[in-house]
Amino acid sequence: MTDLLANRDAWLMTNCSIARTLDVVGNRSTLLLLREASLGTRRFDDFAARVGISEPVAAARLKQLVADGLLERRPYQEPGQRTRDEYVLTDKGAQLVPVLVALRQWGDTWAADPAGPAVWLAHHDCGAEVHAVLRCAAGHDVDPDGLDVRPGPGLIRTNAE
Amino acid sequence: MTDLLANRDAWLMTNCSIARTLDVVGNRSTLLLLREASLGTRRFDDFAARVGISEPVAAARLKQLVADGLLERRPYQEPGQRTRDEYVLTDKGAQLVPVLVALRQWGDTWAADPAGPAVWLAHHDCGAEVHAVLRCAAGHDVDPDGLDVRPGPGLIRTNAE
DNA sequence: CACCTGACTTTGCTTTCTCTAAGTCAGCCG
DNA sequence: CGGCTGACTTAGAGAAAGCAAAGTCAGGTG
Repeated sequence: MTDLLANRDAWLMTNCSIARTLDVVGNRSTLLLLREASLGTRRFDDFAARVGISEPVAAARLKQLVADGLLERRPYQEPGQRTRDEYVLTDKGAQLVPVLVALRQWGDTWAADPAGPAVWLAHHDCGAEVHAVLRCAAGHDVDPDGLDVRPGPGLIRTNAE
Repeated sequence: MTDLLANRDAWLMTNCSIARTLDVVGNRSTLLLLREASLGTRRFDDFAARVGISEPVAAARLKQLVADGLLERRPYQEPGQRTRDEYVLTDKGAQLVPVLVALRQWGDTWAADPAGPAVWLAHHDCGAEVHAVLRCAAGHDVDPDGLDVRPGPGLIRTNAE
């Protein structure tokens, strides 16, 4: 990260996309519920139990996730069972999977049990391990310190020079 | 995400790397402080002001981030100024940048101001826009729904069959 | 048609987070 | 050597998030 830092005082980050994303998924239980949804959990009780949160919290978070459009609630029926509702990831929710993968790989590296991580992610088509990586539009791999911050159209500047 | 779902009830996710990561950075202010650190902010007051949190909170979170090894606190001196401490990302902290990039790009897509995002990230070497993408060890690009979950060495199974 | 189960909701309480306002402390500046 | 500034800390209070325990409700089973 280089350059433009001198002007950062003149910027108001009221339109920061990270902050806006965190307004939606910025707490532990929400992200863990999305983890479960991405792993295929669909039923209310399973969400609560697997995430390790109480039912009232699970109900509130799931409701919010549906309201935000990350999960869709839809009826389903197992053979011989009555109809129920299940929660499934929408496309909008699925696009948070890279966040989950990046969180997982940081934990694998820096916070895993000595025995190793509990699970790992394989590419469905070829079986190789999957990682979140940074890549530029020109196709280069990018290091975390190889990023430049550039002002975008939604940037609000203060009236300071 | 396919397969192995039938057995998920038999797994205890006590060693989930996502949960462990969220134990460290699982709240809004911590992630926003890391955003600032990754953008080059170094001084206490700037962190508090740019993230939009109060000084007591900034002090507590920064202290924790140093304790967790994501930031390093070290003395520095600007010419004609007295010595001070600055906070800079460690390697451990920098490895969370993909998480921040992934959060940013989700916000750019789903929660940006109509005018567009406030900033965008360019590859320092070539200027092209940078994204977080999923890629497998064999070099394939992976879709969010092209992931398989596989049990790892640290997985704890219950004694249920 | 009484019962059971899955899926929540309600209640009451505790913990955590965050804020404002004020206080502290250490160095260079004059 | 007194004041100013940057960098925090302390104190007090309100809001938000979480938990446990109990209650509700609807549909399928017997």
